[in-house]
Amino acid sequence: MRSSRALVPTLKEVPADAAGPSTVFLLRGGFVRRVGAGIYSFLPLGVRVLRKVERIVREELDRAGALEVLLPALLPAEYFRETGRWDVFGDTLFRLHDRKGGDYHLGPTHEEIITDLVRREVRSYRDLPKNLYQIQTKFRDEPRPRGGLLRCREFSMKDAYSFDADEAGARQSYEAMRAAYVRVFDRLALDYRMVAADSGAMGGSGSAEFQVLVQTGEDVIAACSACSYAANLEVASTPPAPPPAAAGEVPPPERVLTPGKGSIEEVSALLGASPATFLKSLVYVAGEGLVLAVVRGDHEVNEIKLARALDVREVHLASAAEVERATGAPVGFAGPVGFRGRVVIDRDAAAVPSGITGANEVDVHLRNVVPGRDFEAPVAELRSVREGDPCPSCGAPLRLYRGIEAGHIFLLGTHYSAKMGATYLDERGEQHPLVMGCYGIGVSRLVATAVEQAHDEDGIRWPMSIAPYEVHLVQVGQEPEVVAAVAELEAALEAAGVELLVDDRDERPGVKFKDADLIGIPLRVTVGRKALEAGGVELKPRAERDPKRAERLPLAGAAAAIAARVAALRAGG
RNA sequence: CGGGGCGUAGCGCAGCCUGGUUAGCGCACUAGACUGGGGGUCUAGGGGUCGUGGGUUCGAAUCCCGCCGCCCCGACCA
Repeated sequence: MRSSRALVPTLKEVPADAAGPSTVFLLRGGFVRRVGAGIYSFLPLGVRVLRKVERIVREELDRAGALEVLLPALLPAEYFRETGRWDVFGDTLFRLHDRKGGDYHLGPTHEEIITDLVRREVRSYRDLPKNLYQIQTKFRDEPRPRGGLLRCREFSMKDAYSFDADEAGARQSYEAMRAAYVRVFDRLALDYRMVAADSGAMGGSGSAEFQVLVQTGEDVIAACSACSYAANLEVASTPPAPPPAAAGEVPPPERVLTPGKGSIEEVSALLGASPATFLKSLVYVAGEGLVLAVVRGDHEVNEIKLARALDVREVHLASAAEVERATGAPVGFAGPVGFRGRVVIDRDAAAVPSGITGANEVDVHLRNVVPGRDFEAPVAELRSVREGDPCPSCGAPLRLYRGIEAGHIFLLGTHYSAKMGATYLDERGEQHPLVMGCYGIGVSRLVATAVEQAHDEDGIRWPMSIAPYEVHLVQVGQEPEVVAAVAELEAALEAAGVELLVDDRDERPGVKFKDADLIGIPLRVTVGRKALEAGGVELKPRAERDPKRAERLPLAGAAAAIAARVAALRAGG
């Protein structure tokens, strides 16, 4: 493709609302344009990247035995009503009506639709297992679209659904998908972790997220510095801290005045005590009632773990008014001693030999509080892991990273099939619900994710596997011998099957080089009078920052050498 | 949903507080000249319902009210 005929509208300046490197460079590089909040158009360059991601996903799913289908994006309400998700999805669902007033929505995910397809077409164990996937546009009215392409209201997603006769089969399907996902993410040249995740209210028995490690990620993941343990912070675990040295005989609790000092930081400064000796007490709304959750002063409550410990769906912090009603004191002075209501305590907090905590009285704290002696509470793991906490499987320090969830694999069990009557007959003619799994990859999100991970201050550095073109042939100058050399190279490279963008615009060299760096095609070949006089053309990988370190290739053998380099990079070199 | 902010040329912004010629600047765009290996210089141009509806006023981009859209932080997020 020649730039003179292409549509690659690069920008010097960035739209003010662009957040994060992926949005900035995809907009500036002419890959995408914003149409509305969380809604983007893909321009020719962006489409090429998107298609390459799709191709890799297709190849690996096909290799794993999955079958591609295409389900509609426009859906009648009846399917989601059948599983109750018409209500559960709430405002996240884009709803619309047809001319007759019927309820419709745009598909945010397709479990119901695929389950309906399979319950009609699959009757016998002989038809199993099946794994069906599609690459489809999904619609979710996100409460807050953000991060450009990272969280959109319309986005492209690959979703696959497996159907098996039993748990063991489903587990096999799940493992096959896990392996396929590893291949996909490896081919995309992403730095990622497969992490244990919260399986949430879906009731699944297995779940893993593919988290791409980037600074701007929305999720926090904990990964072991030594072994392969990795988990979303929501579920990451660590063994109980070793109990501190015994404090000997602890005197009875003592009231201390802490006027106006409600935070751990303030009170620890006032009393000259370490935050680790505090019993931080937070009032949560859990289901119907209020619960006091106690963690060490230097720890943070993990709401997912708390909800699990209490066996409720979710918890949230109580309002200031609720706190005051529950404790009789303003926020900052809650404590487990004398608290009228349910209390739970984290393992590490329960091991504090002599703690400081709120007295449920304004401007008063208690010291010398001994869990178990001065109050009783069930002990559970309630806190989030911190950087450096020991790994639950090997004990080495955990490291914390930010990540973007780009893939999720999930064993669903019979959640949908049972509700929707998707059953098969076994060898003995008995009817059983199909055992399902679902597997998503955020295709358009991956485009942005790759940029988040592969860029420098000048622009994108695409990996060869998803670069919009493989070689950027930059013509410098309009001299006849330059034009001829470019044409010759172009023909030879295209004949060799190299995907080529030829910058033949009548622009100054600086403009072309800046654009080339911005667009980020992995290899740049410069043809100009200077280079020709010096005996050939220049080859420079995008990753090489110093233009002086470009390689000189004699024009005669240049095409073959460049094609060989492309082949090496395609192979992951 | 709570808090904060922004809507002025394709993009980035100034002007608004303190109302008053023809609404400016940079980039981009068009034409020409020079220039020619890291976003060059000069000259001449084109391009605006100042988000929208109402109000105040002799007069509104500017003041007031409503609405819409968008961004950021938080809540939420199969």
